[in-house]
Amino acid sequence: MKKNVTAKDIAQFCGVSQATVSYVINNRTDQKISEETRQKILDAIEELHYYPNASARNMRTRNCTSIGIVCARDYSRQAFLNALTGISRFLSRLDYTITIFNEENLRPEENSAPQYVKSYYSNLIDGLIYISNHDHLAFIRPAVEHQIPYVVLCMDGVFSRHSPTPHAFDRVLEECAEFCRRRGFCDIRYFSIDNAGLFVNNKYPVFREALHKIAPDCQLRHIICPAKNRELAEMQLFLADYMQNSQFDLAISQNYDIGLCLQREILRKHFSIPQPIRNLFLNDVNFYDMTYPSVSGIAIPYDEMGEYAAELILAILEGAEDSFSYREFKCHLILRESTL
Amino acid sequence: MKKNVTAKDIAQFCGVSQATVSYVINNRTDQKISEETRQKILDAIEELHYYPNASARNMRTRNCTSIGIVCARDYSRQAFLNALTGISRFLSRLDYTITIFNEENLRPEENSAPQYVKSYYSNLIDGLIYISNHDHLAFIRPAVEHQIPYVVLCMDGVFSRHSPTPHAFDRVLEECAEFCRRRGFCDIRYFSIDNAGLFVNNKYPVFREALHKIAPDCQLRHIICPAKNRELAEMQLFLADYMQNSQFDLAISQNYDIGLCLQREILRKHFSIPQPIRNLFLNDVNFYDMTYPSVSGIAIPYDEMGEYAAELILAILEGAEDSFSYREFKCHLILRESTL
DNA sequence: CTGAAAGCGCTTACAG
DNA sequence: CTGAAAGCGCTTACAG
Repeated sequence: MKKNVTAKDIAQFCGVSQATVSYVINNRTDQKISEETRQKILDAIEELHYYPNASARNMRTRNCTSIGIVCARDYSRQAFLNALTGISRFLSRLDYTITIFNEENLRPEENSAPQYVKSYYSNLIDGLIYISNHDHLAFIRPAVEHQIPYVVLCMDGVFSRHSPTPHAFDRVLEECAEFCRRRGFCDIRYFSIDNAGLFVNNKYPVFREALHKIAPDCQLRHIICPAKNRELAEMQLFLADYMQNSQFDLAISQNYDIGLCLQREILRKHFSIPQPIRNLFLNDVNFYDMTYPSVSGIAIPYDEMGEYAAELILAILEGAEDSFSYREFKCHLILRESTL
Repeated sequence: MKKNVTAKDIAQFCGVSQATVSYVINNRTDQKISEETRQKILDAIEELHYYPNASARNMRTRNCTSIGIVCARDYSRQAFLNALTGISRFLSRLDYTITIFNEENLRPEENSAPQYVKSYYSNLIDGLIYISNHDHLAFIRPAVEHQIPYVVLCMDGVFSRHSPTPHAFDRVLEECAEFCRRRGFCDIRYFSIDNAGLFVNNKYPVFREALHKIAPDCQLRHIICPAKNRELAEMQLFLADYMQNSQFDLAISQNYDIGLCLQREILRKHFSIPQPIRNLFLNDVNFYDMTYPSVSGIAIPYDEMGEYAAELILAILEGAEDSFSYREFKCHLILRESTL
């Protein structure tokens, strides 16, 4: 059993009231406490190893001091971890706790609300950070319906219900289109995964538009690779078959798994740098610069986005979003050996 | 402001006492409640959207219904995520919450206890799951000192204070040694990262012993690659230099970053499959089978380990470890193109 | 079977 | 400047 030193103990020990102890703990400037009393209480806290009971405090203040994180099922684990790092850095400074919700645990048979809705009503979390992938609206619907404060983090940046829509990734797609123009890539194939009808993270329409504007002579084709549950074997089979008789300038994909499968087929046919078919991953993955050939990709500041998302959700919770200054993020195209 | 339906509201609505509501909510079998009353209460809960306040309950029962996860700084992100998946699957079924502690947030200047210790005393977490790397003892010291219930998850499996020490990874290292013997690899180099004095996840001694026993004729050398903060450039420089004039049979490494850098140097010199120098990563990483050449490695059941770790910590918290049946895990050597 | 009441450990008006 | 007291929303002996 844990020992249980309470504020009452501290008060008795110091010969003051519990209220005074509470004021000191919370650094209340609206209450005047003599420096002597303050120090005495602080010393007692130290000496008796007093830690305020969070449940009691939360109950009284009707806070939870915890933010929920819910990550889209198909989101890149990389993105999740990087965002988590930033979120955690910000929140732990303020003694906020992070509660992880695993969407995989959703039992779809039951058409019930996700677990985090229940957690919100049970006063376990004050608000949500969604790490979202493509269909943001469908993803955040439970929060909207139940009026749960939320913030969304995605490849384009971070947004709330009132903030402007971010476009960091859309911007970098223009940079990619410009790159194609400059390099004279005329025949481009864009590979997407069709996970049983779900097009994970599909930026094809945005890219097509950018390319059409910036390099109108470029030919672009959308190749859809079936891969139920992201099954590697299925992807490999499809790509091996497709690549057998295909020749083009540049392969583009959005996920490291299909990107690596493509890379495999390209190199297997004829290993060389520059590659016979160039390859560009539209994502940020940690091993891009370590493989051989190293792979061109996008740098996405997920870590900073996470920190900012945490800051924003807290502002919303404090009702201070009005005076919050929104921030845009920047993604960068990073060229490596796969597009030499 | 959130709406606040309380047990009292339900009681009034149904014309029963709060106690009865509480009994129904908690499925107390030691209290006899008429089926009629029970149903009436359940309906009211549904209708009024009542969710019990977790803080109030936790305060009363002196529980937290939350488990803290603390992950070693240098641990593979892969391992962390896979373990997290399993942990989350188990805990969310029991309405336990997961609280993530980020060791990076530790400010080492302050020689104070880690944040999770404070969280434990503040009744935010009931216990800890450590995801540990190499020096388990140093890592878990705060839990031992402060008598916080804990469980450790590592490459070898899962263990508690009272459980036997697991050896899943040690076992698979013997499998690797046996593989070396069978293939007649006589000149093996084992590459470790020296991160400013910290040897991340170093299994060299165990492997050496296994090799000595199983393939005594094999020559093994330990190559230590300096890489402060896992700086890629530093690693690359060292390896490029080292590999220039080196010839041997098999490269072994434990981390995907140094493993890929090695792979790079090997292939850069002469790309071929079979590789002029074989390469084996002693770890489990998601893209092993997607690169070209695909990379031989170890399958580690982190997901299952996580589920089991969650089960074990709950047993410990309930004081039921005595009757808990400990489980061993198995790792597997997976051979791919890099060792053809 | 059910209800009145105490108490978990805080914070916060309010009175002095 | 400080203290007595109410109350946050539960659970749990205890009495009936």
